[in-house]
This record gives sequence, structure tokens and C-alpha cells, in this order.
Amino acid sequence: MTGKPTIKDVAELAGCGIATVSRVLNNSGPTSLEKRQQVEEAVEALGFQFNEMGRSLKSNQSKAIAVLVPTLTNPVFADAIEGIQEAASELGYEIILICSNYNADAELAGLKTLISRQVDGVILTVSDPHESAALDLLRQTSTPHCLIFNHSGDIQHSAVGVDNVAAARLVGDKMIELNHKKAAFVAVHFNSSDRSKARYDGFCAAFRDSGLREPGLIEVDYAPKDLEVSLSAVFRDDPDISVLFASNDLLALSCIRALRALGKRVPEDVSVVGFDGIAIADLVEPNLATVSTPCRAMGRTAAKLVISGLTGKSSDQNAPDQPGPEPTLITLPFEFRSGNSLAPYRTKIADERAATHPSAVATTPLNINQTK
Amino acid sequence: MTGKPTIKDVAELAGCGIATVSRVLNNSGPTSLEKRQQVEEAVEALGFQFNEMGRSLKSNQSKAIAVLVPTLTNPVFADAIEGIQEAASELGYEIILICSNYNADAELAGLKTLISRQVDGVILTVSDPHESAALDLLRQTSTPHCLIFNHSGDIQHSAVGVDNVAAARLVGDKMIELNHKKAAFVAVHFNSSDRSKARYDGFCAAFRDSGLREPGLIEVDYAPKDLEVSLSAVFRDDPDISVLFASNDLLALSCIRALRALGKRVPEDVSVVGFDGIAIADLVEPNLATVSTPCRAMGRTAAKLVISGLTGKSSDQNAPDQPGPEPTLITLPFEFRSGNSLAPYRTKIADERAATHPSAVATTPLNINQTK
DNA sequence: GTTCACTGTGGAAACGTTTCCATTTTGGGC
DNA sequence: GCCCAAAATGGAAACGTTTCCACAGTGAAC
Repeated sequence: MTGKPTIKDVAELAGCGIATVSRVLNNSGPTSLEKRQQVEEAVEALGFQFNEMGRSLKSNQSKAIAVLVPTLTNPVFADAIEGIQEAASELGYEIILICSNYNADAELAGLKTLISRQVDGVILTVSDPHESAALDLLRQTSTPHCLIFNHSGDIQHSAVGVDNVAAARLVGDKMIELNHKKAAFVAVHFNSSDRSKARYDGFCAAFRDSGLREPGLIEVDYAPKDLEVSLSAVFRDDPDISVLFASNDLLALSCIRALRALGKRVPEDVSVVGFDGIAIADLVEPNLATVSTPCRAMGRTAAKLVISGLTGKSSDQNAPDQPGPEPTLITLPFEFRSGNSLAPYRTKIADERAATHPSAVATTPLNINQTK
Repeated sequence: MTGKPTIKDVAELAGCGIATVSRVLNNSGPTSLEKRQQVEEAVEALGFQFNEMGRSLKSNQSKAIAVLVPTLTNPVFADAIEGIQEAASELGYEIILICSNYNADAELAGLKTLISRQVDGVILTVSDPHESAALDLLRQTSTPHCLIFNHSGDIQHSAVGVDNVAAARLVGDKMIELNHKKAAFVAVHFNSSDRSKARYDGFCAAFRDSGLREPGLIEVDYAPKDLEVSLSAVFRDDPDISVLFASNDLLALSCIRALRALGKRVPEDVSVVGFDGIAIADLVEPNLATVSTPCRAMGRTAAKLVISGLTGKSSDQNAPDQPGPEPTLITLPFEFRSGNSLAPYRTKIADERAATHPSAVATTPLNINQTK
């Protein structure tokens, strides 16, 4: 009996058959008190734990769900995953994690290994939900799954996320409300992020609807130098731009840094707004105006959605002809979070606010116009 | 043949036995070209993929390693995990992720489910490596494992990390070099983080060795209000404190925010230094002086260490009496990263530097005294 | 024509579990 | 004391794979 003890070892020590051990340990059938005790003693003595592989093989479910995201570097994904893991854990599931690095090929390859591991469900974020080999495979193998962050209108697949278009439109409206006339949208991975595109769309719509010119699109790299160069060129061509909307908070912070390096003050010269509402956005100075999204809840919701579909499915065995429950689209609420990085366009008020900026020797608390 | 096709289905379609299919697909024995082609066609036609559960059950290895960390909210863990995932993937392994929330009970519970899933190895960060039920279980079941971030001197367990004591001592030396006489150490989860303790020890040592009074310890909560209250009390009792060392970067940023709320300028009134070197620390203003640690590399190294031990072990089957290779301690280099959050104590130079602070309307690039 | 080594092949056992089924035991009602 | 239902139990099949083993063919050397 080298290696881990098996149910067979327990049976032998307890002096009974393996079926009895299984029944005792799973409470899945009648057992005498005597046997029950003997088994429990044997388990204790041996330190026995079930081998989930044997179990899974028999029951044909792994009690594991896969999580496939572009990266963990962006805190939104980290938060969502923590939510997924938490909810999954509560429901008796484990998660297997793969990062795709915003690469569609890696998405597909990762997914294949995940499927061959017999994961019971998949929670994922893809580059382009409208053209994704990974999603095709998922549907083709009728693997239960749920998108997060991807929140496309047409519901071919279950998804939970926020309405990016509406959120971005709100951002645009807030800017217009503050008298900004000319804005630009800054994005990384624009072509491999439908979120960026949706946000840009909503942003444009706000300006269009107010009769203003649509904001330009600035595609950049995360490399700080690249950002500086790009922004420098943009402001050379178009010095009137008074506000930037970054496709995510991390990028927004990078923009602020780059703007400073270019000798522009935020928000006096240029305002900046982010997206996601990561925790750090609230720690820095100026604190970042952004759209706060419930990443963690998104993860929790997705996990519960996928897993509930799983258990429902297995019990509903008498109707196995349906290809699974129809896709569900869950839209979670977002919230605009104002911050010092967004100020009105060229007004007295802007100048007054500037006085509370750390540049002044003022010792007043800074969080004056923060909603939180 | 409802559900996924199995090797049996392939065999049937190819008109051969399952053993042949296995041999073809694994290149694990002689096969005629004819059979080989038939099998390949059948695989193609059926879209067959191995069921890894059956495989694992037979081979008694899951090709999965577990990752157990306190949280994903702190970017250091997220980065390390990305490194682990990347390296594991390259070596044909998947990772299963559990967060313990800095809770020793959760560590143990999580580990148990992980072990019952037959993970081949475990990479983890625990609250207290000297008194960890999880680590005991790991040794007791002789599961290959490796600590990350925990980097205790005595090597009962393999570990990869940086020398926290030395790093913190260096931080102390830098401060002393800049004429600071009185410092304090700020920590969250002090009692469930040996990292914090090691850093505090090293920090104290630096001051002690220079004949200065040992810095006080400020234990706080992450809640921003709590931090403000704590710091306020500290500076009331001890107004001479000119520099804070935070146990990690996230906390350092929170400290800067709290100090501002208390009307203190950073670094003019109080300097702040962090630990970890997270990317964002370099984006904010003032950019954070910190100790930069190779988190991602730490993850990669740990993954390679654990997995190499695995494969080495299985091949070395003729000597199964040894309880596994002896623990390896890998110490990765750190680097002090200067930043505007740390300035000399009350000197002319400090005032000059202050001029480059965004408070001034100066348009000079800011990263003047940054090493990077 | 016999032996031999080798290639190719499939049957079957094994991995650890769950669960169906058949068997034995129990105990209550007569 | 008998009968029958219900409770308790263990044997064995099954899940999908790998791999040992035995067996059939194929040439080559004698």
C-alpha cells in the first residue's frame, strides 16, 4: 500500500466491501451503525481522502470549471477571477486558469486542453465574440459556458457584463456637461478587444448626439514611451483636445503620466477619464474619474450561472435532446465615479479646483468633489 | 455514441483495437503506416480528443499543479500566477487556483481539496511557514511543492523569493543615507504575513546598526479611514517621524493618500517607500520609491522547479525509498527603485527637488531622479 | 523446412471510484 | 416457528485510458 490509500485499503482495514465504504462516506445508502464506525475509524487511521480522478471518471463530471482570460495584469480580470473562485469554491468546484495574452490562437489552444480535461464549464473573455474559434468550439461541443466582460448585444452565448456602450455614452455626456468640446479616445489592444470598440462607439454617440465632432481614436501600446510619442503627436495636430477617455483605468493612469511628461497638467490642461473602477484609481492623485464596474460580482455571477446550469442539466436527464439551456445575458449596473482628473473645460471653477491640487502648499483634504 | 467520442469509438471506426489507437496517438509502439492513417482519419472524422481523466487515472499523474495564494487583489500575486501559468503551460501542465484570503484554515481546507484532486505539485504562499498545517500536510503526504514569497531562512521546504530582510535593510540604509532619523513601518496582515515581519526585522536592523532608534510598527487595516486614523494618532504622538516604510506598494499608495488627507505633503513633509515594485507604482505622482521584485520570474521559477522535480522523480523509479529531492531555496535578486516619494530629510536639496513637483507649474519631465 | 528475431496487433488487466444487482441478514407480524 | 418485507452488504461492471502480454505474420539465416 505504497502511495495514497484508496477506498480498497479502507475496506480491507474496516473489514467490509468497497461498496459499503462508498455508501458510508457518501451517505448514499443504508449502513449499519457498526460498519459506519469501523469505516470512519479506518478512514481516520489511514488519512484517507477520495481520489477525485476516479470519481470524475465514473461520474463523468470533473467538478472543475475553466477560466480563460487575456491576462492577470489588469486588475479587472484578477478581481473577476477572485469572484469566480470564491463562488465556485462555495459550490464545490475548482477553477483551472489559463491566460491567452489577447491572442486568439492561444484562446483556442488553451480551450482545447481545457476541454480534454473534461472541465464541466468555461468562463471566458475572448478578443472578438463575433468571430471566435474558441466560442465556436464551445458551442459545437455544447460545453456550458459564459462570457465575462464581453457583452455583445446578440446573444449567441451566455454573458455577464456591463453595457459598455451606455457607460461610455454616459462618460461622453458628463464631459459635454462640463463644456468639453473636443475629446479623444485612447485604447490598447483595440483590435482584440470588443470592449474597447463598444466603449468607443458609445463615446462617439454621445458627442454625435450633442452635435459635436466625434472623438478621434488613439491606438497605443502599453510601452510608456510609445504613449508619450503618440499623445505628443495628437496634441500637436489638435491642440484643442481638452479631455481623454482611456479604454481602461491602467491606461488612464499611463496617460496622466505621459501628459505630465509632455508638460500638461491634469486636469487643468487636459482632463482624463478611465474605465473599470479599479481600486487604485481612487488612491492616486488626482484620483481618477472612471466608470466603476462590479468585476468581482461579475465573476461570482458568471460562476453561479454556469454551475447552476450544470446541476440543473444533470438532474433533467429525461430530456437530453435539448442542446442546453438557451443563452442568458446578464447586465450588471455600472456607476460613474467622479474624480479630480476630470474638471470643467476652461472655467473659473477649474482654476479654483486647481488650487486644491498638491502643487499648492494647501493642506486642505483633497477629496472634495469625490462622490464616494 | 452520445457525448464525446472515446478511444473506443475511434478504434471501431478505424477497424482496429484500442491498443493500436493509443499507440498511434502516443507514438508509443510500432504501427503500420496503414493503421496509422486509418486511425488519423477516424480521429479527424470524430473530432476525437483524449479524455485526460482516464489518462490521469491510469498514469497516476494529473499534469496539474495547484496554486494557493492569499489573494489576487495584490498585483504581486497576479503577476506571479501569470508567470506560473505561462511556465506550466509550456511544460504541459495546467494550474488550479485557490485563494486563501490570508486565512490559515482556508489554506488547509483548500489544500485538502487540491490534494484529493491529485495535483502533481503545489505552489503556495502561506501566512506563517513556521507554523502551517498546510505545509505539514504537504510534507506528510510528500507532495512536491514550493513556496513563493515566503522565503524563510531554514529550508524545510523549497522556496523561491527574495531576501526580504536584506531588501528592507537596504531600504533603511537608503533612508538613513538621506538623513532620516525617525521612521515607522506600516503593515497590513502583520500577523499573517511572514514577509511583513521579515521586512520589519531588516528595517529595524538598519536603524539599529546606525545607532538610531528602531522604527515603530503601525498595524493597520486596508480600510482607508482606518489608515487615516492610525496615521493621525502616530503623528500626534511622534511628530518627528519623517519617513514611512509600507509593507507593500498598495499600502504605500494608501499611505500617501492618507497623509494628504491629513494635510501632509509627500515627500516634503513625510517620505514614503513601498515594497514589491508593482507596475502602477511607477505611473503615479509622486512615483513610488520601492523595492522592485521579480514576481513573474518568481512564479516561472517556482513552476519550473516543481515540475522538473516531478518528471525527474517519475523517471528515477528505481530508487523510490527517498522521500523526494531535498528542499531547494532559490533567492532572486531585488533592486531598489528610487522615486519621488522619497526625499532627503529637511535639506536644501529637498526643497530644490520639491520644485520639480507638479505643484510648480514647471513643465520639466518629472522622472528626474529615477534610476530606471 | 525449421528456427529465430522482430514487427504489428488486439485482448485484457489495471487505475479508483460509483452503482446496479443479487444475496444475506434482520425483525416484525402472524 | 414461518413468512415476508426491509435493511445491510459485497461482487462486479463500468467510466477512458495505458500497457503488459500473447499471438500471428514476415523475412532472414541456417
